[in-house]
Amino acid sequence: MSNYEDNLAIEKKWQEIWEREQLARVDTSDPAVKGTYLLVMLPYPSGDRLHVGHARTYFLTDALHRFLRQRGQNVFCPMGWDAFGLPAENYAIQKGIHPRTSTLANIAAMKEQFRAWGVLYDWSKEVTTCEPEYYRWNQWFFLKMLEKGLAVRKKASVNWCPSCETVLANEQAEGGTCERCKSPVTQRELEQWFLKITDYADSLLEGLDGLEKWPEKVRTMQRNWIGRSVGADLDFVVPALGETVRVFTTRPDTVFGVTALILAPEHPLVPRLLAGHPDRAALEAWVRSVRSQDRIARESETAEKDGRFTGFTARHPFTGAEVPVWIANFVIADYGTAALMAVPGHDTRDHEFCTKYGLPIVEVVKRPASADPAIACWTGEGTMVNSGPYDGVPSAEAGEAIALAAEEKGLGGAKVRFRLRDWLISRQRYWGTPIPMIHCEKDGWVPVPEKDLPVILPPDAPFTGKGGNPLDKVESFLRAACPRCGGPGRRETDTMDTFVDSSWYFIRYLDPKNADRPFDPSIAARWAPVNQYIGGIEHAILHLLYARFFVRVIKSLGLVSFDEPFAALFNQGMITRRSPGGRVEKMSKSRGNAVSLDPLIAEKGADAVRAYVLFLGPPEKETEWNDDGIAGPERFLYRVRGTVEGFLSSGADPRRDPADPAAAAARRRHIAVRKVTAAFEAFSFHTAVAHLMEFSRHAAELCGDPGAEAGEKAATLRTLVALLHPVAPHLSEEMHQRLGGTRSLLLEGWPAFDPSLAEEETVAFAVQVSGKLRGQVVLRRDAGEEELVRAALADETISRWVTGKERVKTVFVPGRLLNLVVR
RNA sequence: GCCGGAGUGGCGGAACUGGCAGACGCAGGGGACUUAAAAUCCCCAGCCCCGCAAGGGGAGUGAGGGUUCAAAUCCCUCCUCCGGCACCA
Repeated sequence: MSNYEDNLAIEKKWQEIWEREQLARVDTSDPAVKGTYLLVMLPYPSGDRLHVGHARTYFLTDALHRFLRQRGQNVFCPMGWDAFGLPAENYAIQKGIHPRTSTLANIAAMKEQFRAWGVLYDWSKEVTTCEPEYYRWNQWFFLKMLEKGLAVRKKASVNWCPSCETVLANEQAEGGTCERCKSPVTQRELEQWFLKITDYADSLLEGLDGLEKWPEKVRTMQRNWIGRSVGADLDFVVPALGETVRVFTTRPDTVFGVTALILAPEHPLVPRLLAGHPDRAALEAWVRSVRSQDRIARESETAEKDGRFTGFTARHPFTGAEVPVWIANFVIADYGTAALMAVPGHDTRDHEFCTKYGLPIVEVVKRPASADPAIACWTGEGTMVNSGPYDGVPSAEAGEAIALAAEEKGLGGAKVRFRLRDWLISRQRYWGTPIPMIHCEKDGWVPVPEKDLPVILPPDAPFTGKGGNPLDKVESFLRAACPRCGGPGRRETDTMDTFVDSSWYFIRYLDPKNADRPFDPSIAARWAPVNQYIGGIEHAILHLLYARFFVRVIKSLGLVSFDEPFAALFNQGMITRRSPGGRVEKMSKSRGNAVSLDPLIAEKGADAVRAYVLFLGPPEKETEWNDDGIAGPERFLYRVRGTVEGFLSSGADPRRDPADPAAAAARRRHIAVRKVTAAFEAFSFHTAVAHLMEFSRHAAELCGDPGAEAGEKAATLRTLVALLHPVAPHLSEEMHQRLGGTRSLLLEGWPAFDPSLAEEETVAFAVQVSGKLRGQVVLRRDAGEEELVRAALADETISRWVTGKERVKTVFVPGRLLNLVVR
């Protein structure tokens, strides 16, 4: 009846029809057209073949896309390419192939894959971020941020590989060694461009409360990442230098317990503190060694606390006592003020440090009587002691009073600080958006005028992997006249972090060819924000946070009127599979457990693979791939096809309507529509497939029954193929056509159901005796309590549990259950 | 350590708002078709006990306790696994 070649021919046929008829195309520029914006995270065009672990997002999104279209919604679902990035550049270094060449080839290959999967996008809105038409607007946004003081240049410590002579992203320096050459990573101070995302810290935090259609998990992760802390700034004067060291503390109440002041090795005062020290050379060497340590290793909680006394003391802002000034490795340079007050009595880290170096420990918060006296360092609240005027006051109250007192003395005051750091966008890389700045000896950093955008990435650059950024060696790019004075200038060769590209691409999709502006605000007003965003949890923090920041900036430029880019977010779970080692792990090429997609599709067809991937399990959870499991969905699709073909070969008219709209078989049909619809609405694709399988069994049985009514048979099959479309689009279209359909199912409308018919007429009521199931009684759905009790007692297997006992209570749940409680 | 999430048959998983645990599949067993196999179709099937059988009974959703007529679902304590963050003053 059917074979794989035939399946593939059918799939190819419909892929061509969808493409030719441009069924996914939306005219976003037409003010009369409205709809739903469905977005899937744009992929990086990698050279590796995609495996089934990757495909889940796209199948999921496509099923939803088709479902919404069938329900009559005008869905905008675009696709594009996150085309800049390190892998292409590394490939150029290894193979000598230009990043642009490999990237464009990868894009073409992936596009071909998407086509073969039968996923539907509005390709007329395609965006490729490595094209000047796109990245010129990255540059434009950068200039706007510069004007607003949101793009700034400042020093930062970065991961540096001395062998590759390049900076590394944190994830490329994991474990303290370079991902590529395995040599130890050091830290370097470099002048870098930053975007001041911290200016929006409060807004980004508060905005999370309104994102009710985001997973709670992601919102929590972002909250922790932003890390708002309420406390106080306090000033300690170092009299010998005439300088003030400001510290931030979340526990101003413990200020009377301070026994040391500790600075990060990066603290600006450190050079002066060490300048006159008798052991200066050794101390400076120590500071250098700490600073060059890998940040991840240094900031790990398990790292040994290491410090040095500077020989200086600072004056306590409240007691006036002399407090020793130390430098220590565990004080983080870019959090707070890079300095802290050590309260060893009430902070475990300070306790560890002060114990190690023999510094005094003072108790200033009396723990409540209920607290465990064995705990050496009480970090909770309590009553103040040894704190002068604050003795006897509850610690929380004392904290506020002390912050206020500090403010009155001009020595600090209440303060809110964030863990969130500014976004470092400079990359010493070729394959990215050039930062549109020119350095002039006379005028310093001067922005490239808007009219001169885009600053084009020069096509030829030497990819040696040595000597840092290839752009540094492209003379024609480097040399540029200062836009201000016309004198000789040197172009910035750093390029932008690729997260810039993905921070606003979803708005560009709406108006991708606009040459005058990043997008037309009136189009954005109609279509943005995105109604439903789908992607991996791995982007829970950075990408989503940066995009939320960008949209706030874009709003401040008056181009959009909303704050949040993504109204609803869905994160699909990973697909796992047993590795050669026997462990169940995330599917990936490097773990050796990937199932490649293209051969599987070539063998089973895209529909079967789609149906199986959707059937695997709840889409938001991780789920295990089983190589044999695909047989189930395959048989299911085969059965659907066989049933339709069998029906047609009998010569029956597929367009007929049922003779009896309320017949038992019609009820089965209405029930199926109700269940499948509800499952799709709930993103429960796996149960939708399960319901479809059940319905297909019913359809096969009905059509195989010569006595069954032909109109109902036809209606059942028409319904089945329509409901099947989001799961198996090719087969459903083909069957729909053979059943007399004249246009795509995408245009035909979703089957309706009559609620009054979408229930079985009779119900098998569960009958319990004292909570234990003792039997079932089949009655009408709307049977009452008395009727059910009578029927239950008439049933011998049930009644023998009741006779001779006293009935103390009867619980009746309409349409479901009866519980006779006896004693 | 902190913050999320999860633990249900041999396996993936289902179960509305507390109301018949195991839907739908995989793997398994039996049968039909076939010279045979594959494919396909039909039937059986979570576990333990009693019974030749029809059938009957029991325990059971990570462990222990609780609330309730009724708990996978709610509450308490604990264990395990996965993900994220991790010296943030």
